[in-house]
Amino acid sequence: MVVGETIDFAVNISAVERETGLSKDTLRVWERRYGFPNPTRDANGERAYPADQLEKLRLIRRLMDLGMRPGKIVAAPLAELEAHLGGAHGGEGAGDVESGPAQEVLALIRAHQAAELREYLGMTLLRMGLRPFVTDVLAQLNAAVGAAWAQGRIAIFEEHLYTEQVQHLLRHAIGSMPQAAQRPRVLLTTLPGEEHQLGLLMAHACMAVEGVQCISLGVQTPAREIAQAARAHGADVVGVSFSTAMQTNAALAALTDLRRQLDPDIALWAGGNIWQRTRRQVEGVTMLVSLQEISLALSRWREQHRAPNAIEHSPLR
Amino acid sequence: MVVGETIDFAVNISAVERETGLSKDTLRVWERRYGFPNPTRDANGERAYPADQLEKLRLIRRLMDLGMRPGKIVAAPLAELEAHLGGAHGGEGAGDVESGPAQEVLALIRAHQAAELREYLGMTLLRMGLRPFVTDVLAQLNAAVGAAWAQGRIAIFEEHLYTEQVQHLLRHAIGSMPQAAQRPRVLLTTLPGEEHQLGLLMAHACMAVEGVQCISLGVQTPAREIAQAARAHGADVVGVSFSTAMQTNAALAALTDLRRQLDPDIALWAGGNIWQRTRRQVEGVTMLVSLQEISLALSRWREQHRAPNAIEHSPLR
DNA sequence: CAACCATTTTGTCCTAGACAAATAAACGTT
DNA sequence: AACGTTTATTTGTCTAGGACAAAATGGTTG
Repeated sequence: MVVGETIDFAVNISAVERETGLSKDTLRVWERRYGFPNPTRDANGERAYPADQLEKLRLIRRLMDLGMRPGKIVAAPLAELEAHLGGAHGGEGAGDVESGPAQEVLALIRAHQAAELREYLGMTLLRMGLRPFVTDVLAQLNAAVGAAWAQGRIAIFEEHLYTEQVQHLLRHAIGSMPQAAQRPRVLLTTLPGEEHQLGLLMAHACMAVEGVQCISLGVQTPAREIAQAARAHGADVVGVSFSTAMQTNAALAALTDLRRQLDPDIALWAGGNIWQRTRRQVEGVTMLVSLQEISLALSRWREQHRAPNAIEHSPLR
Repeated sequence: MVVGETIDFAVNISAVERETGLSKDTLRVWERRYGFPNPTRDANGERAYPADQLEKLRLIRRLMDLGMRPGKIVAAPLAELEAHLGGAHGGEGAGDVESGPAQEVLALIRAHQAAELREYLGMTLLRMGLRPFVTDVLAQLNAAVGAAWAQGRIAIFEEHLYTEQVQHLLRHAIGSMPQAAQRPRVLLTTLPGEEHQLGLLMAHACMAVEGVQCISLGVQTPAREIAQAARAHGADVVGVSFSTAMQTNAALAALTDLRRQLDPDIALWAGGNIWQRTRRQVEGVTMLVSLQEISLALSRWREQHRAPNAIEHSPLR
């Protein structure tokens, strides 16, 4: 209320890349092809993107994450895009995401009740049990919070607060479980460029309740390091997670590269609802769109690795 | 062992960017200026980097993190670079960081004993108590692990494993403490570009044991959002942490910006051993080089805010 | 309805020059 | 000898418009 009011600050291209996740090359080629963005130039002749264009780019990015194509939306007027977003929750499976817990949690977030939010989440976790809490409640909450953020109904710092509380809760829950000894042994991490931890923690929780030995390396491990780590830890499976913040192309390229470097007998599972956006597959990679698929993939793996082991062992005894 | 033996695979420029963290522009300009890297070209005329050049680039990157400059090392032969690395542990302040716990922990890390590492750390924490564990043991361990990584004595994935275990431990400890109700109320986060969480968690732990109300927003909160969050949560102090991975200038610029946007009556504390590198100060920002200084800063704050409160209250009763 | 082929869309890569910010070196002052 | 200021060098990022391969779309045929 005092000073320092932000009056239409213009930012350079690398800031836009950082904020929107659109590469510099893409931003330049859109300007050439569609006439948008249309940045002014600073004293040095370099692009300076005004705040409103950055905002529109964020919106475009959000719509592309929902499956729209640049040619249709980049040149379109702002009002049209906002209309798209309003009716964007696709006709089918969406339903009413902001029902029950989501509504309550969003209210707590908006009221900045950190302690109460944590308590509410913790109680729900205890009541439901870890697995349904993660696969049903958290999955739905994340979608609701993400949507609310994209539509500007909650601020970034409010989203951060939510994420932080959930992280604390999940880590606490995971840490309280005894270290499992069953196979498979799974190495969890994300590839460079993917800095979101939440998906990883949720996968960790889902696997831990199934008695899987999980080893997490946190975020942004280079492909070669993952391959080395998998060898060093004798992992059966490597699990990497992707958030919607990541570009689909970049994710696929990174996955292909990782698959090439990884020992062929180690399975590679890639999770995240990023795969809703494309039908493309990478050979030798199991793509898991939802958390439920984790237990399917697990039982499939155990099925495949049960028989050979039994055969190997019994005749030798 | 079947097929796909990795025989000198050549990778494209975006893979090199992903693996080394060197931007495409930088890779191209090095080629022009120093003659290295010197990638072959594929059928399409695009750069294809052989495995050995990628390896040398990784080494160069490590040396640059130790403070060397591209002009001196990019064109140098491989043998010379490896020699640099051997004698890189600076002559003075180093001392014997690898004593006691550090030695033991490094051994566990190198042996990939995740469970044992966690147990060892957990036991040490219980034996010493949270505060000395964080301010003494962890601080020393971080330095030792950082040094070992820079010298190539442990791999990136091993460093990741260590960080992950410590994070789990700290979050568990913090989550187990009752929510304090005392002043000050502190908002903790990092600024964009600083993605390391560990320093933040250590500060959180140190403050929590002193009965401070801590609210953490996780990493990379934009300055404007921090200012909003501080207002929304009625914070008395904003704490941001910086790791040595961050450029000193970028850190100072970001801090100045944050101070400008923050309400003047909210204190701003900036922690991290990054401040060892410079003597420059930012007006209105308290710089904390070590974790010990946190309790000093706290008692100073409480001292300053005790008297006015007491005076205000007593005459009215 | 599925599988194929042609067409359009789209992201990434290319070259080579330019410049400002960061850093080191040189110099003068206390 | 330690510190502050100016000058020189180093270094990363930006720009332009062209090119092309891979992906998605639309149409046609079995």
